[in-house]
Amino acid sequence: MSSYPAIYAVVRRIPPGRVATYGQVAALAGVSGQARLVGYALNALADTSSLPWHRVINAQGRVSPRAGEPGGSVLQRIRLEREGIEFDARGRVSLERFGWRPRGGAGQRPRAHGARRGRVGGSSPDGT
DNA sequence: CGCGTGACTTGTA
DNA sequence: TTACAAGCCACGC
Repeated sequence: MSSYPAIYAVVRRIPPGRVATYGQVAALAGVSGQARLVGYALNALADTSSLPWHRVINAQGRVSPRAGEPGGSVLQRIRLEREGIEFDARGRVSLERFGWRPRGGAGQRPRAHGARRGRVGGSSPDGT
């Protein structure tokens, strides 16, 4: 059973000009704590998909080097820049400004399928 | 069903 | 700031 569909759904919800972290997507997809699964899903998705996978970056605000596709991170950065996202001199994105802040309300899916240690960290400084 | 791997995360050095 | 270690869980063999 693959949680990919849920992940794809979340990624698809990421609005343009915004980026979400693997952990965030994982949480929204209902697999909180398994950021790896997100990357795994995206990898399985391949670049042929129409999903904005390029809007998914790691918690450090950096573009993770993909597996099997050297240079892919560069393509991702280019796509993000095209979306209007600015990169830092070190090639990092300011999650504080471009980080996607989903509006709880309706579209959210707090499906805690286990709720491991609540070490969320607190990366949701609403600012829109 | 067991083992290894992985587009990750967080804490510590 | 970078580097290393431990943890979590699904997928492929």
